Amino acid sequence: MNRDADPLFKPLARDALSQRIAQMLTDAIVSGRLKPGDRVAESVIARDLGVSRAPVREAGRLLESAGLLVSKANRGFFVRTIDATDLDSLYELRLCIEREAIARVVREGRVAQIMPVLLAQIEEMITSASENQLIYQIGVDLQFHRCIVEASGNGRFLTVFDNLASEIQACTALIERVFDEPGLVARNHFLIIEALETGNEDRARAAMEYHIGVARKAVVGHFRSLETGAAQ
Amino acid sequence: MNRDADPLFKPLARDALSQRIAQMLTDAIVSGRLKPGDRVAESVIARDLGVSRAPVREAGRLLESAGLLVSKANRGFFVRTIDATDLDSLYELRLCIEREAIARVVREGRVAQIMPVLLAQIEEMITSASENQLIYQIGVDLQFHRCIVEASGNGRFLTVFDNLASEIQACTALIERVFDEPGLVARNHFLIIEALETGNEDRARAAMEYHIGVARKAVVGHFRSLETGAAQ
DNA sequence: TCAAGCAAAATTGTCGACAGCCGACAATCA
DNA sequence: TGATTGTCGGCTGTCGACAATTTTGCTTGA
Repeated sequence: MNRDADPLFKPLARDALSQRIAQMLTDAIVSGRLKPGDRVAESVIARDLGVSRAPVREAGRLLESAGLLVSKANRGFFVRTIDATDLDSLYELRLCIEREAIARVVREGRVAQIMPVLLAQIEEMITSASENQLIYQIGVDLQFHRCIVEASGNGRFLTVFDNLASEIQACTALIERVFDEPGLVARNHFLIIEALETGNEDRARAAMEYHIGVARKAVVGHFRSLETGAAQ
Repeated sequence: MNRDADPLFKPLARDALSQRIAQMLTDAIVSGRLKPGDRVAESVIARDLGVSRAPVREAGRLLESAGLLVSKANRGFFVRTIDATDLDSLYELRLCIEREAIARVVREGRVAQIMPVLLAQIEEMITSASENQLIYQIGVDLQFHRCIVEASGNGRFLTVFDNLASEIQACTALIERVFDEPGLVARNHFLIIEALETGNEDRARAAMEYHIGVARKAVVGHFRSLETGAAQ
């Protein structure tokens, strides 16, 4: 009779333990409490949390495949270090994905569908920028881009993007202040909105390329200066 | 040949367990001995191999992040099923990566450096095609493309490609014979060689786009016909 | 003082065990 | 007969334990 037309109860999340541990570690990394190169000993984490090492290990593997951790044989996990060159490669990959994604969004006529969400997120970015919540602002920024990638309809794009995003968030969280003028990032997103409104695939591509290019130059440049500055 | 030059005494005896199990499972999947949807119970594998479940579990997680397996909560691992739409997304992602990769190879003047290897691999493809070793031929094909991606100098491209490649290999291994004329694939690669020789970035991009497009149409088309044919 | 060597501590890789969860089948009821 | 409920076997999630390896810190000798 009345099938699951409206799921009264959502399936509750199981496997919560390793998932929750992974989320915890992710938060610690993207917020900068765990810094690149830091050791993440599964036995220590397990002791602290009062659980066995197995779920911690699972969480570590999860974050390893997400690119936040690396593991060395018999040495355990370490927060992934990333240099400017690698970061540049990351942004180049991101560009490839997002450029095609936004083109697909336009091509398949999904612009109107996501526009309200995009505008709301820009609003959120402006608010959090004025309140100086940099890490949160970066999160919203990435959510904005994720929306576009998701709407592209290519699930593989989304998978790669999600992996990218966590790494980029972790890196940018290390930077105190990239953009001197608060709210600049938020307003830069309007260029993408405008391009989307034209409904022109190539313009959308170009807008995304420009947009990501700006961030790429800023973030990678900052990292490169950090490296040469801290070079011993 | 005598391979004594290689480290006969394995420096990688540790943690090799989960690695070796992962390799074993990978082989089983890409060779088609394990088919999409098949259950991969860690306890069964562990019993068969005479090891505990822990390393099997690790291997499963590894292959999960590589996209060859999926895991369901409390049910364990299953060989990933893939439909034509998803496969098409996969090829679109592959296109994005390889198009930029080959452009970078040209731009950074690495053509001469990899040309001998590429030619040798085409030779190998022709040989194995005539001997009807389809699975091996697909492997060499992917190696050819991997060379280009590796030479691009963008490590992130390579990571994504490696994940892609195992999935594509697993899918194509399911197809008895995509290309009716043996050796056609091999000769198609000469188009890429020619484009590389011109040293023109855009021509290289176009060649790769065409090349992947051909495979994409053939493989995805084949899958789609399988689906509609086997629709229940 | 410092380097080398060695032993203790810490940490990972692997194992077997146990409880809870899932799907399948049998039993019950309308 | 058809649908719901109880039961069972198998499997996963998690745990504590042990062996192998790495790291640490101390001792020793020059």
